[in-house]
Amino acid sequence: MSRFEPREIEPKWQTAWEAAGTFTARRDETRPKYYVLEMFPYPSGRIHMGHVRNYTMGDVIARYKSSCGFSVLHPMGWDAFGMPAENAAMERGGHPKAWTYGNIADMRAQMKPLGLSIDWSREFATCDPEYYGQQQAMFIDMLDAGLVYRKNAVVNWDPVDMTVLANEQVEDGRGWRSGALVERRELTQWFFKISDFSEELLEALDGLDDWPEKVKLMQRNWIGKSRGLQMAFSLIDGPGGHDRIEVYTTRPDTLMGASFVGISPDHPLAKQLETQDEKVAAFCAECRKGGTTEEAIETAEKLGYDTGLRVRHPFDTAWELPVYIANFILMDYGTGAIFGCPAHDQRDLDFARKYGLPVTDTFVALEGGKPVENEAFVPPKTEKVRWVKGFAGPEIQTGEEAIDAAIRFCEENGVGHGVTKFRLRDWGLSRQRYWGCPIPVVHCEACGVVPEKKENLPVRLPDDVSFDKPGNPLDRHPTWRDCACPECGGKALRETDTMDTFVDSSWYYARFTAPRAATPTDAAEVEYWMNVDQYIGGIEHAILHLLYSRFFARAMHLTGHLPKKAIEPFNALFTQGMVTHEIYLTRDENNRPVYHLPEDVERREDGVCLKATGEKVEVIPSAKMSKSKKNVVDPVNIIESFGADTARWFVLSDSPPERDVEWTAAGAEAAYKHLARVWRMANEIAGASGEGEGDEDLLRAMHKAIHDVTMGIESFGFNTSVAKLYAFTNTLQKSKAGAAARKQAMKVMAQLMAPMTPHLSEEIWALLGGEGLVANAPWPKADAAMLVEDTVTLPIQINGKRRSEISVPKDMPKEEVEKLALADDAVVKALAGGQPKKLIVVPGRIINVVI
RNA sequence: GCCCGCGUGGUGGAAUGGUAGACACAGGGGACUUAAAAUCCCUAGGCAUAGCGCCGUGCCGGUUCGAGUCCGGCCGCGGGCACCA
Repeated sequence: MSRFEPREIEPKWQTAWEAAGTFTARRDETRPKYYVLEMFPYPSGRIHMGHVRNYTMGDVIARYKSSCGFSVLHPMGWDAFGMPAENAAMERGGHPKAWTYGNIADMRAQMKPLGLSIDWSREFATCDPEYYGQQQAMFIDMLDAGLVYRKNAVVNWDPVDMTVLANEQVEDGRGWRSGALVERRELTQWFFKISDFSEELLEALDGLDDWPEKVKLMQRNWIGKSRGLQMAFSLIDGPGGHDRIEVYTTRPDTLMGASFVGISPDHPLAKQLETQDEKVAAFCAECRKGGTTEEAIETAEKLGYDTGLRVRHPFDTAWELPVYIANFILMDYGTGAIFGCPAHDQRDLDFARKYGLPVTDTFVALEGGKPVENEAFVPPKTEKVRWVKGFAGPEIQTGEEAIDAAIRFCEENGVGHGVTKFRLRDWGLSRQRYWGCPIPVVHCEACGVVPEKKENLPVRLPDDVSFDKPGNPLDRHPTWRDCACPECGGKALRETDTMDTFVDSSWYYARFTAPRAATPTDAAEVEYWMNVDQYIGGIEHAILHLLYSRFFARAMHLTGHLPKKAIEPFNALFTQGMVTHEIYLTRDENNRPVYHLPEDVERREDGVCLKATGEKVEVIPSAKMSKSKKNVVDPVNIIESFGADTARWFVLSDSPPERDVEWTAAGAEAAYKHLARVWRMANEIAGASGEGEGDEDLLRAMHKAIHDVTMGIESFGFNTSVAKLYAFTNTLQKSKAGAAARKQAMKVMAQLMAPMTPHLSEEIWALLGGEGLVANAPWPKADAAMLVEDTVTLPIQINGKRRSEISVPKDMPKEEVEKLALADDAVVKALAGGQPKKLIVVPGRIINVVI
């Protein structure tokens, strides 16, 4: 018998699949379709274990569904625009295009040996002009449909490099290259009107039954529907025609506890004061320092500036409140102005204590209610509390009831009106960068902003650009901007903003259904293939990518590019965990960590050492694989030494798919050993002959395995499927059954393993004389009659603790079971002649005797 | 700071509210071998132990005949926070 040689069998079967066109997706109206999609990768140049895990999971589903008779679409492409290509060009010279396409070629070459059942004929990259040209066509349609507009918005501005920075490029409030303090600056930007769909995107979440609850919850909170009161405080002696401040509050019930009014530094009133008062200007400038992220704003020290202006309380004209400019109030949300009620909001309380403002309780706990000191009293809105400064509704009511009553009261008395607001902001898609999809509009002095004619698409990126200076190369290109106005034919300039890469990834799933179509989509193809039946990707995309895709599908429907049924493009979503690894480090003379690759390290009896020098290394618990920590395992090395099936088997085993999996060398070796064992077993069984004992038992185990493995795959419990396959292997190995039964069992084993270890399975299938390719064989069905056990073992608990067990026929009536249980030695002893207080018999499960 | 998850032996993990630790890794013991590798078999949560037993799913409390699972509070770790993809 020869050895298990993945290096020989894997390329052999990959060639066979390719020759047979096994994975080419075919639109076959006579069969049900199944569309499996994994989030496509950014072409960094190297695949990593996270990719292997992600794509293997999708591959298991794709191969399994194919065996179940579905016409499967399982495509692959590249999310190819983005900053890293420009960074590479800046750091190492070269061109983003060459870098990106080079990386794609490298990664494709690394992925192919995995033996994924991908229809490579549909491959595309988002930086292909054929793709982004169609995206530009849709942009124009959406512009016509009123789904796109321009407005001012803030960006991170690096005042030294004179360029816009991504949030990632801001470190501790400073530009990553210049080190300059970043400022928030306003620019005119393009926006998608996603906020028009706030209600719709929120409500439609309820229909996404096969999405994880946590993702739906995150999206709900992100959209952030709230009902509140919009009202005005009248301003005393306001400057420049400002006679009122509109505020929005979700807690109008606390209006009697108000102690100040706060406005955003970007509020029109603040801007007015800025022009009149140097101190205000200095304060507002201070507020604009730092990055634009919500995190930066929320964690910054809360600062306020007393404008000296006063407003009147709407219920008492003698009651005046100070007006502060505060750095934590966002102009984007609500009206850009609030009233602060320190007793019931921690941030307002901190602010009030800092600036010596009054703290007035409006409600207290029903029992033991104490006045607020340094901790705001913020009970759940569903909890009943006692109002000590209420103005609407009964003295004792919940926050919810009080809010409703307050809104009603205010409306009746002409103080504001109830409004519904959403946290979701419009999607700013402008990027002041080169390596992205050009926004296909031109700026004409006569006609203004005009969309490019569709026949002139794609608006291509110019190749002759340089990255020696910061900023957008499109801006400083000598000729690219020059064009003729599509309307008047006069001289015009192209828009130099490109699109956010989230636009690229918001419709690629639709393009895969007809990747070469001359229009963005093909009606017949999207009708057949949409929706994506199973989408798989990282939890880090739970909000933005998935929400944008849901919006984009709706926008594509409104512009005629997708059918109504596809407005929720992903029927089922699965979010997989990361691949992690231990981190190895030594210390340099300054005690700074020096990281080491796993392959440079070995385990010895006395600990973990460097292979080269024997120096001891510190081992830090597993973390996400990252280049900087050097805790990376290159899939290419694993495939070369153990084969793709081993890598696939390992990433599926042990950890549940939604959780992180820790890569260990020992685990990979164990996976290889197991596959080699299965291979040897298949060879032995292929040569076996004659009768044996226990055929029935083996076939029962086989049907159990079919049932369990199938359930595992159906429920994304690949690790439990793998465990069942281990168990079935153990059973088969120990079985003394006859050759025919063992051959049958082994063939089923090959089929059950085929989605996970397709190459080995083909080899075994062929060895045992299976017909055709196992990839084309129908999925085995478990015989229900073979799954039924005749007797069951019932544990007996006494007061909830397991003390004994009895074996009874499966269908024994409850009364009989009770009698047997009461006759059990342990029970008799525990009862000591007395009667049980309670006797619980759960048929087929458990008996509990309460004494 | 805000939103969302996760936490079970030495390790990865299993477990429709019903026998906690399936399956595997590392470990221990044995078989085979001149020897090693490979392979095969046995063992294995902790404490105590001849045995009976007691404790145990991050911590504290609750619901239940029964809680890893449900509820409340804490601690720790991870993801997201709108220009990383």
